[in-house]
Amino acid sequence: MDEKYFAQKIERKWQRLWRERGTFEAVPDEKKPKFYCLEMLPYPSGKLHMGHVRNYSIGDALSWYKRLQGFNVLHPIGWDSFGQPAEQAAIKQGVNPRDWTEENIKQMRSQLQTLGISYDWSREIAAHRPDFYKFDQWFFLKMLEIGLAYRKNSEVNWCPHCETTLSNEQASGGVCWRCGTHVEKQMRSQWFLRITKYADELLEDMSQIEDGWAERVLTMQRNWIGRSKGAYVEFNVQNSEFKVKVFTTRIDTIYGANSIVLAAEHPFVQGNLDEFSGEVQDKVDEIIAEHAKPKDYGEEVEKDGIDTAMKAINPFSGEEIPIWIGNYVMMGYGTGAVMSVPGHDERDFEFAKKFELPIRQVIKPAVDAVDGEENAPLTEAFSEKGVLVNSDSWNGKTSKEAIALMTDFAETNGFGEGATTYRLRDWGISRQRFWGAPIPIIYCDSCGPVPVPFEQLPVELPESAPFTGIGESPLSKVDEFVNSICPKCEGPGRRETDTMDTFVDSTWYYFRYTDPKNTEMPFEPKTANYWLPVDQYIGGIDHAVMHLLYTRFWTKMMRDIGLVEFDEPATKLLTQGMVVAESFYSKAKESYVFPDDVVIERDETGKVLGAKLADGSPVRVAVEKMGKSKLNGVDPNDMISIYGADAVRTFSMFAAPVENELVWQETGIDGAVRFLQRVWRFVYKWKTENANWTADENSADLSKLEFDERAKNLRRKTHQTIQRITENFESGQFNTPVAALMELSNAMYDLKVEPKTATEGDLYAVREACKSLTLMLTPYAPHVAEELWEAIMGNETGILESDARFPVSDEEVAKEDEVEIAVQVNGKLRARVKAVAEVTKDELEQLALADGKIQEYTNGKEIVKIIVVPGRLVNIVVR
RNA sequence: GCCGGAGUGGCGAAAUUGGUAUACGCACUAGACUCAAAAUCUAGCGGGCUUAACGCCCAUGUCGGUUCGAGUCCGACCUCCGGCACCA
Repeated sequence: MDEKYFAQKIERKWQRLWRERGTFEAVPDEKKPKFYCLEMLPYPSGKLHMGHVRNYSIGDALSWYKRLQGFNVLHPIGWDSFGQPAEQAAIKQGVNPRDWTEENIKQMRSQLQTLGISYDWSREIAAHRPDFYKFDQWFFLKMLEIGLAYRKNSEVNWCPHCETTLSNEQASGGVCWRCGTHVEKQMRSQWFLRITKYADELLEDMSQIEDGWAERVLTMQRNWIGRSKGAYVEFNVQNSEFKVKVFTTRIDTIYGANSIVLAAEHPFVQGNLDEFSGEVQDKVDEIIAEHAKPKDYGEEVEKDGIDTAMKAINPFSGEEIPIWIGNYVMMGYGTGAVMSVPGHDERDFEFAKKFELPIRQVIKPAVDAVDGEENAPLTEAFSEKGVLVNSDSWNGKTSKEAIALMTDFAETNGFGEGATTYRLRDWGISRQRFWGAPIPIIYCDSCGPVPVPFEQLPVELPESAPFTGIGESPLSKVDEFVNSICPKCEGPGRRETDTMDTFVDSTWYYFRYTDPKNTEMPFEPKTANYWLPVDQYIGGIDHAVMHLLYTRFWTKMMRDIGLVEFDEPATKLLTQGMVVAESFYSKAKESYVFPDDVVIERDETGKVLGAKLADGSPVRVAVEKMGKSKLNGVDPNDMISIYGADAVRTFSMFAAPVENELVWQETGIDGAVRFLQRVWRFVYKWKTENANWTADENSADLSKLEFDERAKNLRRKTHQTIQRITENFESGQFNTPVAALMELSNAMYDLKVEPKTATEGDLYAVREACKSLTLMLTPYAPHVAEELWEAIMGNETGILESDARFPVSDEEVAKEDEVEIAVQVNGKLRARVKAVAEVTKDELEQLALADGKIQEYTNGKEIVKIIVVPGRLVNIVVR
């Protein structure tokens, strides 16, 4: 052990030793409880950013903690290495995407190793390698077999910037998830995965994970799936054999329907265009054009529509009502047709007002309205449930009863049925890209689309392709790839040139970690069932819907084909907050400026008054996502080489709870460095100045040791700290343990015993504190911890090889023998009294009443009651 | 609009789940050491009042409520963040 803490030196040393010893390689072991700790796999951009550092620091802390608790921990890493940036690099720089990707992986791997994350590198995987994507294709063929994969010509989301189709999830909010461009609609034939088959299960199985997943994630998924229960009702069209089917969640309001409103894209409209007037045809065109236009978020569009002059018959009342076309009815939801009930739906109300259509009240509030109000014209839609009025024989029924009875009635009479609709759509996975897993299909003129036989997998990507950035996917221009033989008739065939959405790779990559070298199967079910489900998954909230929904679906699919035995892939999910930093914008220069060029002005309390440039011009300070253009990005490599990986990791865990946004401030990290140095100096001093330092403490008889007050206090603090930190880790709190460790190290300094003159008791207490502190520090700063461990124990065994365990607190030692009790009068703190820990309630009461200060407040007053909370406080209520 | 989450010092944040609010760290101030600086150590650090040692009052977004006692529970409101959205 050196006198000075030199981070880089010991970090390199332990990273080498861990690698040589295979310290983190995981082997299934039925005798040990398993723990699968997983962080979302990175895209190999070539550069680690602070978000990665935070993500992996959290996972690593938990992995170390669990290892020290005796768990068999699997902590793997891999690369989400298919995707757009590699293809962009090919287009712009003329490099081969494969070489570009491999080079990036190499760089990022070395950066991760510099950070000292305890991965089992022997299980590393990469999505772009044929041994991995072979099984993307394998899964696709399986799903084709059981009807979960299918091809369909339909309107799909198209990102004009990325020039590819997108799934609904990736086009959420009408913009491309990757570049933010407004998506367009395009007719295209593409492959879909039938995720909708699992819609109900995806909702209902949330009960299995609701304890471990953040509520907001489940809410987002629930909203996204968007299940609503209601009924289909068919309206006959007058003088026509057509029927119009509507979906409604409020069949109880059907007597209030004043019209049927159709989407402009509705087949009934499109099929009867010729029969409509020119005016109607123009309106239809206008609405369709308007729908295709990009809309701003939150933008309200004015209701518009037109009467088709056709009539529909209300199957309940027999009433004849007009059929309209309305811009507010969407073809993509329900049936693309609604019954308009202006009295009880806000949108219908607005529509009816605009076109002066009749508004009828058919539901009244369950609690009787004020006299006369029932017949007064509605000034707004009453969209709550209530009691039916103006509805023939249904009058007087509650909405709830009526919904059930009227649905039955419609069913019995053949003009409707109960139904559930979803917002969720099947997952379109075709992408017009080169750098992805080829979809294993061959198109044959006589046999149609034919799946590639399993034995012929993988369908490998060609070495290269012409990357021009224009026209169709580069794959379609590689003749050797495209030209093929039909597996069925052996005639000429053309390969599918679309590749799979890269989200396919990330749906199941972490199953592959359990058996990464398997060439026959994606993984051995037995092995996967040992390690999975994931015990803790850690990643960004941005994947709340896309990745996390897909992977839940995939798990259920794998269960159904017999690969796994559980329903949900991860029992706990932690969504970490973003790492952000202060950015500085100069109005005078109309650009962001480097933090180093900014002078911060403060008052004497340290409050920031403002920021200026050297020339005095003001600078706006904001906390924003890190980015190149904002000049506020922080390079983890720089941080590590300045402060060391341990300090960077400790600070990133200490500065904020993991779910919160983390504001990266370089001054903050100094605190972490100081803390590590303090611990280091303490151990160094004792090790070098106390001759008995590394003697085996087991040879000392604990019962014969004498501890004076100071040593006792230190031991108490040590054991209390163990208690606190264990509780924190168990509840997923990672910032407060660092604070607790700092407190413990402060207590060690407070001992003020010189190593040279220490008694045996002192030495024991100090060694106990040092050992405990070191082991509890391991999850945050494993390199320093290993080095300290070596110094404390006096040998060269690593922490895990030494069979060390996370310290366990001794309750007897942790217990305070004297407690401070707060004494309140009428709930206000008036005094503090000291008492032995075992003090009884009565004694406490007497003690409190005897206090001079308290007597001042109670003199001459009547004591109403006294509340005693053992070990905490006494509250005297006086009048 | 609907759903979810959050508001605590100059800042990041703690608070055993209803029991001494502001732990720990950053920043700041003063002192020690030093020729000096850095580093380190020591002390102070929510606001106001006070006769300044003792002590009092007010403070966890706002206003109410429950309770002996509320940052924590309940009701209403304000603000911010996130998600979804003519979803029928």
